Amino acid sequence: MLSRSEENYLKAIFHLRIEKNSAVSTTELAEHLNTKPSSVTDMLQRLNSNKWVDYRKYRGVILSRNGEQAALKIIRKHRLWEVFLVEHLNFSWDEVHEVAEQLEHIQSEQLTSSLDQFLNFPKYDPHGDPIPDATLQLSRRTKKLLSNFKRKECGVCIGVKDSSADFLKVLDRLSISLGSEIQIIDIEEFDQSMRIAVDGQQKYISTKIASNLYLNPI
Amino acid sequence: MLSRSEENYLKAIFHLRIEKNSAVSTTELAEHLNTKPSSVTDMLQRLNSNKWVDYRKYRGVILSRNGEQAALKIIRKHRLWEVFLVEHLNFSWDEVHEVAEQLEHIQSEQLTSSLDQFLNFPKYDPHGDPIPDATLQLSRRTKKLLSNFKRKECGVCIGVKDSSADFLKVLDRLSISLGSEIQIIDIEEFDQSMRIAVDGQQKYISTKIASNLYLNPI
DNA sequence: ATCATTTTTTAGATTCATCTAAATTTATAT
DNA sequence: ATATAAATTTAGATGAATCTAAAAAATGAT
Ligand SMILES: [Mn+2]
Ligand SMILES: [Mn+2]
Ligand SMILES: [Mn+2]
Ligand SMILES: [Mn+2]
Repeated sequence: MLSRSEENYLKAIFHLRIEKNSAVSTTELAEHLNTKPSSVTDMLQRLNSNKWVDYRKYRGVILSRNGEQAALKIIRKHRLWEVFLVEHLNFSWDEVHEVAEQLEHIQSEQLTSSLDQFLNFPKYDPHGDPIPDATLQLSRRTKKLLSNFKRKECGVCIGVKDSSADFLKVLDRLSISLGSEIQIIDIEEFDQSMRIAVDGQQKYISTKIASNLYLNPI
Repeated sequence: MLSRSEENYLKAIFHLRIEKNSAVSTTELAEHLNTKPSSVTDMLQRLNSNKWVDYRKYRGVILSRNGEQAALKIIRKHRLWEVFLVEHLNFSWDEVHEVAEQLEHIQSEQLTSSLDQFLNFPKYDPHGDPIPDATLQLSRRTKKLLSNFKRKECGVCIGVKDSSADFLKVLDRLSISLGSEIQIIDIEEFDQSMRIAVDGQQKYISTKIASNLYLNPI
């Protein structure tokens, strides 16, 4: 059975791999996990010898089939718990992550599946990220960063790239949440900042904000 | 902050101390925690130096004020989660303990208090054990083992002494659950086995069963 | 192709939680 | 009171997960 630490490594490799699409490097992992490269090397050697990852000295690491399944199970639990916290325990979307980091390690198939049922088999978590179903399949949908939209284009907010509490609170202040309908009114040539309409209300937003918001184009 | 292992020790000392009412011995703890006496000694020395317990070489251990509060927090979480599992996720009372053993270690005041609220501030868990409230107070009620009842006496089932899955399943088969009204019809002199009426239905039960069932006398 | 820089790995140490085996203390039985 | 047994502690070892410092490999710039 995987230790908590091993689970965290697998999850980290999964996430970093998606962003990049090449093997994940020791340093990247170390930064993501707030640890030292030497510790990462150690752990990767262990995970490799237990066949959870495919790791080549100096060349980086990718998940094995088993490792990917394990990572998906953890992500499934993480996101289901986030839904539970928001929908039933009145957490806001910027408060759930830390607790879910703990809850994702609870080992009980029965718990995961009854929670899933209790929540009515949600497909997305409070940040718009897809929840692997019981067979670990992820649903996909077209999403485009707001920063890649052109003037006059329109979309529905369906996710965030940065899901840090800080960024989520900025969105709260702007009354932007999942489901908000956003239209680009104008783009400032100089700095690419945008004037947009959020459910009819006009707002100004920076490029940094725009490049962390996913929309589903209408 | 307490490690998971330290939390388990504190909880074990709390439970064993209640049963006995004298200091808890190294061997008892080792048996309860499925570990070796030498490991227990090690841990007790650490807990002692951090003031969680009062431990005297060869003389056993009791919880300090802090240690007791810490234990109560863990027990509070354990029992709240058990209520959640039974009332909302369709677990039966013999299935909850193992998962609650994991959930009790989740660290989040906010989680504990919103869960408490979500469950409507329950006072007892699915096994009839009292749940410490937000100020860590336990509610008390008079309970007497069925084995100490006399013929013709009556009571309502409010708890179990042995809450192992095996025993709980026996009760299920006898249709005995929390709230069942039980009257002693007859006691066999020879072996103290009993004929009782459970909500009107007559059953025979052994002394072993009778001595693990708590009733609130009517 | 060579050298300097960056990245990664190895070597060796540390802390926690556990173990076994040996030593010590306490309890008990005559 | 002594001796035997039982309980407990100490000593020394191990594995997981981490660290720092040093060595080795890869990168990339001239
Ligand atoms: Mn999260
Ligand atoms: Mn999320
Ligand atoms: Mn329990
Ligand atoms: Mn219980």
